[in-house]
Amino acid sequence: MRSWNSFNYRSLREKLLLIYESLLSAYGPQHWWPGAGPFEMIVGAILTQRVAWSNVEKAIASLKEAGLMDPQRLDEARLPEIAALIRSSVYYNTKAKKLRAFTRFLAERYDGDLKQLLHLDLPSLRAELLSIHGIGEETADAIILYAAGKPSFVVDAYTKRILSRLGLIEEKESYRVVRNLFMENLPLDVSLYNEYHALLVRHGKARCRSQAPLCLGCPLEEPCSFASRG
DNA sequence: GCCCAGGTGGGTA
DNA sequence: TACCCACATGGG
Repeated sequence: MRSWNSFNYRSLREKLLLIYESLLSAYGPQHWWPGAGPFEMIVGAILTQRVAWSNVEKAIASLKEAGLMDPQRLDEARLPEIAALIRSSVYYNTKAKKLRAFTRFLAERYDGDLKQLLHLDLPSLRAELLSIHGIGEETADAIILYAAGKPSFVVDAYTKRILSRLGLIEEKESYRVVRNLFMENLPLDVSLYNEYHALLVRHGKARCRSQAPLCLGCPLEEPCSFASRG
């Protein structure tokens, strides 16, 4: 295990690896999206936008129960029906349209064949996903990483908050810059990106809520690692 | 009753 | 580019 000693003098790569190792040591593997197929992961990635995962679980269960966890069936379902099923995911009307936008895109451009889409090379897949209404950078990268199994780092609000408190980025740094920070300093490794993102969310939920300065001094002012404290 | 959770798109200046 | 707003449930 690397040490937090002289954190400021370490290379970016060492800093990022140290943060990762500390999080993994504190929380253990997060096992995100175990057992879910690619389509369910994509649905989950859209439904979880700006919402706690607990809200999404019910929505996914409802879609499954209604037999709609399938690109073609979901594409044929009526929007009000979809909205009613995903009600717990908060912005249900908006998200029903987003799900429909994805299934329409898949039907029209890939004949409904999800495998074909996910087999595109990473830059092409990312560009395709970003062209779909309702899929922004974070959702696109989550789909690429968790559904397609390709190394695209997922940046979210927690990632920015934690990195800015560690002094690695400005608080309002752009998505692109933060993503590049990880991808240019860490190996292009799907398992690493998968776990790293999940751990940042785990840590963010536990300790970086709103403006609470819980992480501010954590690794920089005391050798506490990321383990729970007070 | 209040706050906020794994964003995105559209509008305005 | 940079900001503001709508979206609109459920758990603590």
